[in-house]
Amino acid sequence: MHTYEYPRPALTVDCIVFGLDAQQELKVMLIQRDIPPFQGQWAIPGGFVRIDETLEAAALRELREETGIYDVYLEQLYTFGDLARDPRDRTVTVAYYALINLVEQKIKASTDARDASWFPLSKIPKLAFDHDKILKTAIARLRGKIRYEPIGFELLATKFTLSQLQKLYETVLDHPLDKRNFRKKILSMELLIDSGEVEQGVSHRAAKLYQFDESKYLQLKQNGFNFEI
Amino acid sequence: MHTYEYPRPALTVDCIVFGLDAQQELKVMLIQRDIPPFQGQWAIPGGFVRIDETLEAAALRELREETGIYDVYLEQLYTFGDLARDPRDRTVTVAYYALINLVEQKIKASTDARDASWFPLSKIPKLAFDHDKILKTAIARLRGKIRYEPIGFELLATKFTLSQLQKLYETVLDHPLDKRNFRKKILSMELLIDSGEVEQGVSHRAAKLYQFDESKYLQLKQNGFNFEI
DNA sequence: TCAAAAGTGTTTTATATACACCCATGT
DNA sequence: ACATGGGTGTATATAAAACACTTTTGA
Repeated sequence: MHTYEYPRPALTVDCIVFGLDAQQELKVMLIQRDIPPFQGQWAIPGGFVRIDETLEAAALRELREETGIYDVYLEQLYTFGDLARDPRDRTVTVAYYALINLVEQKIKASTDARDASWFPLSKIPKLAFDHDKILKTAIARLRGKIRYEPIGFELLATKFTLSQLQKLYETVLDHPLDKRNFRKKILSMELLIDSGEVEQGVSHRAAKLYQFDESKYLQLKQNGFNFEI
Repeated sequence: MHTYEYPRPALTVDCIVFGLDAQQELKVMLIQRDIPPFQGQWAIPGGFVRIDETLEAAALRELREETGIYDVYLEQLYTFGDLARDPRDRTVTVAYYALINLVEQKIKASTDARDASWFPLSKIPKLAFDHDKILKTAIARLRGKIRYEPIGFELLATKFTLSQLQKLYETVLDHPLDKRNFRKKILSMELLIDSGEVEQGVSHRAAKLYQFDESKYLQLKQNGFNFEI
């Protein structure tokens, strides 16, 4: 490692925000760019990493500034450094992805005079920069990870029904699951706490509400337990 | 995203190089630093990302310059951006890891007046910067990934015995495996080609040499096949 | 002939899959 | 009473785990 000064690439963070809405639909937050390049096109939220903040702090700050999101599951995804990904300047971006529940966390629809909105995964427009590639990477990560880490619960409300959990897995994995087998498997892990409550305002038999027992999971994990659906 | 110019963090790449030697021992390449900071301490190879090269190109260039390694399996690991990881300057590093076979690829023992050598995983000295943390992350990744992607073959010679393959898995996963069950499982995937040859120069029954059928694997993978040990 | 590792099958156990009906609730 | 999703168990098939002896080769 040398101390000789080369010109430095610009360094940004970008964040794919996945949100699950009241209809159990999985969406991604996009922001319409109001300045060139890619003016008018949709992009994922992000911005420059400041000299005195960590990467994760930068991602959290951008999320807060651009979307009003603060308490959120956040994980580093991948770092993208192709030469032409930003036409203005050589820019390397550290991409993160975030998972939130859209019912419990009310998000600003629009911020800082920018148009921010939620797009279902099936209706994503062409994105600015290499953000298509970043989104594709994030979807692949979510799909892979939800099967062996309990990150799905980050998308659900604190209390959820087994059907909601199953539907989430079906959406993310993109294939149907057998109801009885799914319940058998998830309940046999003994990581769900029966809250004693049931869902409200449905015109049929109300389902039990469960909570994920995170502290029990962390304990089991230390002893070599592997969450797996 | 703004065009206003903030001061930029320095951007480097660092690379954990795992190598498997003739004794089937897993080792990591370290370089002794000849300048401050951390002068005299061991570190993983790395250096600055140039303005006109991609991250992967930078990692490959550093590997070539510092260790003479060129044809190598390389994968991005994680990006580390803690504020104090380099005492001179704010430096963000994109870490990669590489897998090579030390018998087939002869590596310079020492380069550029630097002292480079191979350390068994059990005898790693205290490393410069946050390189301990990077190494720990790389080991965890290797351990996790070898179970569901056929990356172990990158560490073995082109032709290898089933015992060598098993021993590699035992080393990386750090627990013993049953010989008959291991063979049954790996052979049932039908991804190993019997080369017709046997190992040479052993003072006992010579084992068959196999090759990994990568093109068949890539085909199967496209059709949804999952490699798993 | 001895030492050292290669090679080989079967039984048992655990896990995954397939599958259909009654229940509770609100309209 | 009807429509809607909630909730439940068993039988079968598949995969994982446990386990020990014979074979080959060079020294």
